Amino acid sequence: MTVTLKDVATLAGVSVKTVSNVVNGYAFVKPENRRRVEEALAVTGYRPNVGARNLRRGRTGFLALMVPELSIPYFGELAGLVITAAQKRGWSVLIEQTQGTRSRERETLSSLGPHLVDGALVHPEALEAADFPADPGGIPLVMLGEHAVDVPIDHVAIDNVLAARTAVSHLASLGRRRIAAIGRNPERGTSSQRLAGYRAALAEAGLSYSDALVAPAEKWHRSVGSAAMKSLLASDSPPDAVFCFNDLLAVGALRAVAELGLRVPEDVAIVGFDNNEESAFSLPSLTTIAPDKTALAEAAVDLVHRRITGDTTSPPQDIQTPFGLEIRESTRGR
Amino acid sequence: MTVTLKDVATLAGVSVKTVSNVVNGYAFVKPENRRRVEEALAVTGYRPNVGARNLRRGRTGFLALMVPELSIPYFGELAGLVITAAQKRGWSVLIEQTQGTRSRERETLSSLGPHLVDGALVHPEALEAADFPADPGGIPLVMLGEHAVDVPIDHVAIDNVLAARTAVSHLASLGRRRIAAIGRNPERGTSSQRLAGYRAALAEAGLSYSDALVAPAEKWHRSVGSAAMKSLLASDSPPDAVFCFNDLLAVGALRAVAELGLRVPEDVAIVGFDNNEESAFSLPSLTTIAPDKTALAEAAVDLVHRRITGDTTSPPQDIQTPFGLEIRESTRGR
DNA sequence: GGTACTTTTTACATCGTTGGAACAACGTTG
DNA sequence: CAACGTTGTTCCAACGATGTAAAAAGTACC
Repeated sequence: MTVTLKDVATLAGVSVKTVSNVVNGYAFVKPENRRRVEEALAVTGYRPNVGARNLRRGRTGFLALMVPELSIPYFGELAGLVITAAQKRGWSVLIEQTQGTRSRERETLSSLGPHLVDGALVHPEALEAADFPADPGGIPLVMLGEHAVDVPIDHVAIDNVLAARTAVSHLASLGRRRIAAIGRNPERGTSSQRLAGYRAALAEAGLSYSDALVAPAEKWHRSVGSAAMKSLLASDSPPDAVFCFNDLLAVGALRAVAELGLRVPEDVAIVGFDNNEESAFSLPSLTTIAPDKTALAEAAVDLVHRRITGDTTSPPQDIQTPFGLEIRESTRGR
Repeated sequence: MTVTLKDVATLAGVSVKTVSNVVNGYAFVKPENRRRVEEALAVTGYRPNVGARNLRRGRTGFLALMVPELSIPYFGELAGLVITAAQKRGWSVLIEQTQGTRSRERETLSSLGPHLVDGALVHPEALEAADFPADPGGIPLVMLGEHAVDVPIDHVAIDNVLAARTAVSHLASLGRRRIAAIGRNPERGTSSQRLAGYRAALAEAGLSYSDALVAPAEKWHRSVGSAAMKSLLASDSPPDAVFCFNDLLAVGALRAVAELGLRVPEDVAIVGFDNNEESAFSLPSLTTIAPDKTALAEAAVDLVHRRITGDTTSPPQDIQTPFGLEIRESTRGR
């Protein structure tokens, strides 16, 4: 059924190795033989057995990508870009979902054998320093997004503190004085970074911080954003602006405001984070922090590529990719 | 560096095969030896080399999933469910993106060697009958979503014609008389099926079909939906309802209506298709056809599993998974 | 103690590929 | 024409695992 090098060799009347040499572009093959081998290759429709090749070469040709859930737009978009970037360098991408739980993350991390994949890009959500094995399965690991803790591992992300500060400063510059935040979650590194940026911006604008204006969010989903917004608006002195830690929360918040009969941005201005594709089409469209996801994916794949192809000595990199503030109707109005 | 069976065997003082037997749960191993092997396994932290094992077993442990783009919510959600379903059966999933172009789809299809993956789930967009190799790389193939043409290949999808008819009947039942459609695209099988359902529902409701009410859409993206809606509303006798062939088009349409100062559903009722998570949170929320994506993913993985594990004789299956109509504000109002 | 049987372990070949060394063929050179 | 370097090819071992078959050890019975 399946064609192997041996079959091709028999047909072409040469040794297996010669065929292998032709397949791998080895220079010194007699033109006559090369021709015959190529013909035999074409006739049989030979395809290398990737597993066997990699067994021999000690490579797998696969890259793992660990994310919480593909159904979350940010991760769907990011995964798509990672796959594209990896493909350019000859890798196929294997996706593992963790649902953002620490146990699944730890499990996934420890299951990444060097035989399964050549390297891994991981986007942890709940992982802690102790969860990182000293030697993560013997393969290069690159972390995406925020790290909760200090681990000497390659890392690519935007400057979350600065990005959050930028978002909140924007709200302050519009004259908003009661700026709330939605998304506090002590178990997520990203949350504390964005919270830090939020506080920094408040301080900068001469506004005082109040716990009452910071709504927690276990999951950063739309429904949670909606509920959080409602409870903020139900307070005695409701906010006149909200910084949501991601776009899903913001979309939920938009909806909550509308359901209560208030207007965005007149009554409440809203800023999100991630620039999901849907955010440009919500009503009103959403002002948001726009990370350069392509740059992020490229940088991460590039880094893991460098590590895999030899660079094991240089110290862990910490790469920051650019972001922008996309100003739309939810703060600017129509 | 890497621990192999041999290392474990040396440490435990038994043969390689005995270790292999323990690892694979072979019954006849002396308790004493089993204990020592297990200890050695634990000490060394042995992990099987998947590549080598599969080389020997003739399996790869991978399943391919071919989709247009992960950044499209429907495919992100679907991919997530497929990965989960595959994982239950011990497979890892490899994702290939085609951008929905015929050339990339064909290329992907032909690159799926039996060594790379055990089977593949493909969601073609533009592929035609001729593109399907008689023997698709020697591995089981299951098609997801609509086939443009008749190919004797396993297939899992919802009844698109019926679903579209359901959506449009709903609009007609609300008393709408000028029901438009957005998404015509002769190169996509899905489009013609949904169009057929649309026409069937019109006929059933005693409404006449008019080409002027059917807007084409090359890509089924939000921006296209918005543009299409605007041009429909600019006509002499604008529609009072629109059936969009997917939720992205519908979200774009929602926005267009709002930008023109009209109201949904009072002036124009809108129905989408796919039930993307975002559709429950748009303003107004979107009435849409809700395919049971979990059932779809499960059925597809199950089918490819059956094919891989022996069932090669039974004729190509054509499985229909259930769907519902999710009625929300875009047709019902607040 | 020998035979027959079962349980347990081992040696060996094998999956499809590639690296390295050995070997063969060739034209050049002294 | 012998010695030599270059080019092209083949043979063999190896990657890490498992299936097969045969060997070894153990048990039961006569």
